[in-house]
Parts: sequence; structure tokens; C-alpha cells
Amino acid sequence: MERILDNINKIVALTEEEQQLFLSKTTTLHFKAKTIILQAGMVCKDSYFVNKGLLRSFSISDNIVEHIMSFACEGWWISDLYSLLSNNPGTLFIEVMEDAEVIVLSKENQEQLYHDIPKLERFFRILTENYLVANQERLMDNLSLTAEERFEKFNKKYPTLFQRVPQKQIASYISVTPEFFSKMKSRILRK
Amino acid sequence: MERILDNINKIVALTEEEQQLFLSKTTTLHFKAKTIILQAGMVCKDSYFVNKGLLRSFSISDNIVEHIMSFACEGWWISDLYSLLSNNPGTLFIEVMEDAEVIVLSKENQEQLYHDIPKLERFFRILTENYLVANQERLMDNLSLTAEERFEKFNKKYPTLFQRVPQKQIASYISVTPEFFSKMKSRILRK
DNA sequence: CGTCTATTTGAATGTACTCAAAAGCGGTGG
DNA sequence: CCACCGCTTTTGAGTACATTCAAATAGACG
Repeated sequence: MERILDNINKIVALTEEEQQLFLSKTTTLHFKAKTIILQAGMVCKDSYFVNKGLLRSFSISDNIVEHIMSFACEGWWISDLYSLLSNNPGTLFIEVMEDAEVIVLSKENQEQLYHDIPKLERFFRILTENYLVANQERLMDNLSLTAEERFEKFNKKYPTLFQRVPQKQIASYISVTPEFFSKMKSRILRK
Repeated sequence: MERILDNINKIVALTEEEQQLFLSKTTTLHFKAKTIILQAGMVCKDSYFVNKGLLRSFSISDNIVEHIMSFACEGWWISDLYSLLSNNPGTLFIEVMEDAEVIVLSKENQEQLYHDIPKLERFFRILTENYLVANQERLMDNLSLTAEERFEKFNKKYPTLFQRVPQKQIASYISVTPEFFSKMKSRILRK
């Protein structure tokens, strides 16, 4: 059951007791596919850990074009970090793509936990840093790589996703049109 | 002299005493143009506030292509935030582009200051958040805007820089070749 | 003044996009 | 269980934005 404890213990070792305390501060929820669990414009109050299923975060620019910020499958965290940290209304939607079991940690409880288990502060700090680096790297990638190279990186980052998500969405993530993605794909396969 | 105090007071109000304490923990340094004050691969230990002059941060990808992450002119902070926060070797260079007067705040002193002036924790938290949003926005911009639109955004963000920096560098920031930038510029001027 | 680098200009090319139409696929209701 | 609807994917033709390479020109600095 406790994929989330593994996730944490990889970075900071919790005692049995701390693990129980941690879990007691979380809620496990089940969502059906297509549920929007965070609306852009709302202040984000929670972090989500995916136990099962698949979520995505995306923003919508003027034109009605969706841009996928990130996917989160089993073992990933997802949130609108900017909104969560700043208490300001965010720009991201978070949507469930496959029926999901999600562990919800409210910001409030997270901060309480820092008190009781200071190690967790380290854990979440590292989580935030990783987000920062990933973001920075993705920025650089979009500046310097071709669509094909970006697709390769996507496959490395999310090895299981190519089979699981509509390729329209992958196209959005690597930032090409669905049409172009389709052509690129068949070009790659022909090799 | 105290541009940096203005910068802080815009977000959290410091008493006269706190201001003096803050300044006592900083060092003011003068650098000549072309000095590299942070090497990629090093662990970044400081935050820099620009009093005068102009700096830039950039990374170098395999191909010897420079990508400019950010500029910092009078009143801006600059650092390799990832490296600073994580204590890991960073990927960014920071270079002085015009002779500069820079206020250096070491991470160590920054943390001491959190103790004595808790308000500063709030200030730096907001600084980090802004960095995060800016990064996220720039990512989205590179995905959805044309070179011309990115150039417009650059001009809004750094109103004085178009006159000050070699246009090669602006081209790098908005992520086009110098040749294309030149053509785009004359196209814009012809309107 | 000469050298080195930055900028401009031009031609050819490539990568990715738009628009349009056809084919495939999945779910729902009869 | 099949038929139909809506959405995703494929394919093609034409186009646009941006790149590469090459060469000429302009500027900056010692």
C-alpha cells in the first residue's frame, strides 16, 4: 500500500512511528478519469501523490491551446507549486486522465508535519528543487532540441506513458501539433 | 546608495536598525566587464544584487551553444538558484557584461539573517517564487509565441537592455540565431 | 590603422504548421 | 450486439517561420 512511504524513505529515512504520523495527516481519494481536481484561477492548497492512475497539469493560453506542464503517474507528485507556495491564484489545471487513487496532503498538514518531523522539511525542499531543475532543463530543451529529441527525452522521463496517453497529449507536452507528431512518429518507425 | 534596501522594503518593511544589520552582512564588490563570477560546475554560495552595471547568467549545451537564462541590471538579483538551494554543482555561468557594482550576500549570512530578521525569510521566499513563475512563464512563451512576440516580451521585461547589450545576446535570450534576429529587427523597423 | 568580432544581406534549405479530408477507434444507445 | 457519433490519428499539399552557410559591411578596441 505504501508507495508514498517508499518515495519519502528514498530521500529521508522515517521511523515506523513517523510513517504512521505522516499517513495520519494525509487523505486518500479516488477520482474518475476526466475529473478536474484543480482549476486555474483557484489557489492551490494541496500536494497530490499518485498511487494509481494518471494525472496531468496544463495551462491554457489565450488561444485556447492547452500546454501540458507535466504528467504524474504512479509514484509521482503533482501540484501547482507556484500557487501552493505563494497562496496566489494559479495558472494550472490538474486533471485525472485515468481513474486514480491519489494521496492528498494539504499545505496546512504539511506545515504541521515540519514541526513534528523536521526531516520532512528536507524532503519537500528537495522535491521543490527537483521541480526547479526540471523546469529549467525543460526550458533549455525547448530552446535547443528538435521535436524528435524532445520526444526521446519524454520517453526517458516517462517510460510507460507512450502506450498510455493519447498521442495528442504527448504532442502537446513536447510542443508540436498532433499532425506533425503523427508524421514524426511514422518517420521514426520507418528506421 | 541603498537601492537594495528599497528593493527589500517594497516587499517587507525593515526598521532602520534592521536595515543596518542587513547591510552589515553584505559585501559590495566591483567587477570589470567580462569577469566570470560563477563557473558552471561550481557550487553557488551567494546571491548577487546589482547596484550598477549589467550581468547575465547562461548555460552551455554540448554544442558550444550559449543559452542565456537571464540578465540582471540595476535593481535585479541574480544567482544559480538551483545550485544555491541544493548545494549541488550548478549548470550556469554568471558573467559581468558591463563594469558592475554588486552586493554579495552569502548563503551563510542569509540564513543568519533569517534568525535575526524573520521578515527576510518572507522576502527571499517571494524572490524564489518569482523566479519560479518567471521560469514557468518563459517555458510557456517559448512553446507558444513567435520570435517576434518573444522579443516584445523581452523589451517589456528589460526596457533598457535593447540599447545596452550586443544583439547577439538578445538573440540568444529569445532563442533565435543572430542572423534571423537581424532580419526580424529590420522587418519590424520597416513598419 | 589593422584586427577581430558583430551585424547585415542573400540564397537555399529544413523543420514544423495550417488546412482539409479520409480512416480508425471507442463508447453509447437502441 | 450492432450502428452510429464523436474524437483521435493519419495522410497530403501548400506555406511560414526560422536556420545554415557564405560573403560583404560596419563597429569597437588596442
